[in-house]
Amino acid sequence: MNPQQRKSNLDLCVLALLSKSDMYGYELVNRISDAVSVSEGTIYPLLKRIKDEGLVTTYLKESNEGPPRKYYAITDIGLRRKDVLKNEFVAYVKGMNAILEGAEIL
Amino acid sequence: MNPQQRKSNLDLCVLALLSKSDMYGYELVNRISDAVSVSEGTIYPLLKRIKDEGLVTTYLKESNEGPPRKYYAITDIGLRRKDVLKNEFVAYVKGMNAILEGAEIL
DNA sequence: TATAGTACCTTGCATGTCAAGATACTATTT
DNA sequence: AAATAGTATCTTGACATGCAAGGTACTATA
Repeated sequence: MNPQQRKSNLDLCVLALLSKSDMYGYELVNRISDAVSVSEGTIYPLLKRIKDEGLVTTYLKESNEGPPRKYYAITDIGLRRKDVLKNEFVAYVKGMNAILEGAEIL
Repeated sequence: MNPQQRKSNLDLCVLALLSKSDMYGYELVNRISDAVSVSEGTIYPLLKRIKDEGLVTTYLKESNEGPPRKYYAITDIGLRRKDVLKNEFVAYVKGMNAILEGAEIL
């Protein structure tokens, strides 16, 4: 996996979660970091970037537990990108498996 | 996956291949890049690093098709590291799957 | 009033990866 | 004989990523 692939995986995480429902940044950080450790300093710039790319839109919503939340909603472009990234991720894992099994079986 | 994780994946590729048989650098580059694109500028420094860490040893062998080849052989420490990295990789993929499936099922 | 939790974001640092180039040997073509 | 292409090693410079840490600000609790 090149650094691009790693970045793509995080993009994929965010887009996959947003394809289920709108979420705000802090929520995305917590959801993703449960599964594949990641920090705020990574996700917030990522969110800004994919918004600039048109993969998501945003809207503000007040909260009674703290400051207003910035919700992210996935766009059609974002949905298509999600599918592409998912295919790339699957291909990457297959490639890794080929090497891991090849090392044991061959 | 953090940058460390990505690095770990390449370490895992190299160690997994070397656990099957000794190989030289150029050969490793070609074998790995068939599955998960990577370049010489990445692998050669990686090989130097894991040698410094004691995960592999090296020996030179002449070739009748070009310059001498530097072969890499995995050590016991390298074999143990390979198992650790493999477990981490499996955990990472499971985490990604949880997010991908969660996004569809929940 | 002070601490802790929620929620946003930016900055600086360390690291990883690649493209490109340098070196050098062998084989093939011109 | 000279030039090209393939094999094989390694280094350098530029760029991107991701994190830790810090900054801001709101709410609730002690």
